[in-house]
Amino acid sequence: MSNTNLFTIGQAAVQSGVSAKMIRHYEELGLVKTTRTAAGYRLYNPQQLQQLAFIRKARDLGFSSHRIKELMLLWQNPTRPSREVKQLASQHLAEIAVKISQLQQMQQILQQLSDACCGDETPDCAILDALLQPNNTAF
Amino acid sequence: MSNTNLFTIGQAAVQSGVSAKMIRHYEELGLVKTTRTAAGYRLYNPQQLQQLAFIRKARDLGFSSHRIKELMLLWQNPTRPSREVKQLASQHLAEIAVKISQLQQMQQILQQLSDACCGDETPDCAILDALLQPNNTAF
DNA sequence: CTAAAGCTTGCCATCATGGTAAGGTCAAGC
DNA sequence: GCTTGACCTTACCATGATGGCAAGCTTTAG
Repeated sequence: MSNTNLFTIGQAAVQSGVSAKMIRHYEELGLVKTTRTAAGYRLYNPQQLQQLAFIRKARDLGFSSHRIKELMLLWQNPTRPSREVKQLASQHLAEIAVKISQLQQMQQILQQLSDACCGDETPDCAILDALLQPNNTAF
Repeated sequence: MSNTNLFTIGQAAVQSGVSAKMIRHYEELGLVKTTRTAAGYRLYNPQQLQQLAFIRKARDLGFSSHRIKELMLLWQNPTRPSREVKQLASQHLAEIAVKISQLQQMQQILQQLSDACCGDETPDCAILDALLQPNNTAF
């Protein structure tokens, strides 16, 4: 336990930037395995810490747990074609682009409505008016 | 029941564009009340249909159920200051802006990595390399 | 009258994340 | 050696928006 190369889940959490809660969650999803002490405590070696850090970075890029798992499998596979990694990235990039444009749509419409609302003490409001319009075509 | 002004939940769903499931959900959250037949079937009058359509449009603009509820309260309040409506919109716009910029951050970084990955049959991959870098500062 | 379509409630699932509770373990100090 | 506090374990609940399914009741069309 005083092995300087093995860390408890709390230490691993600090080092990797992934909460202990999420480490257990990723383990359940099959992303990171771990060894246990006789008492059942999880222990992480440097390689597993690296896996956690990998997860952390992929998560920061918005990858889903599922895609992170696929990325890790490719990473572990020395004969991977980088084409497959790039393809995962492309799929994720496509999803990001969709989300961004949906948000920009909302932003644009709502900004227009907000600009048209005088925002004073009177009850007249262009925003509410728009939400009441029976035009189905979503603005 | 054949009253042309009253609609069952299925009909209300079609007319408002909100699924029956979600109509019940919004009812549970206190957004839309309804009358019931003796047998317990929900019935919607034109005013309630309008509320559902309102919800639908607000949802399309990305408002959370909670904010939609606030919007509806303001709508129902004839002495509302439009300032309050505009404020809700502004808060939502701010959240949208945050989400957009987070996504753009991810997009930018990931696009760079993707561009740097040759994406061929060799295992070398700039994306995996980046996920393995021990730099904490998130790219 | 019967069958189909539609309604009811309740429970489960997603996805990422956090909280809490009840209980076991380990390390440090007396 | 025993107590205490910090840390670990599992299991369950919650979020928010949405869908699915199942068992059972109602209405409607034929």
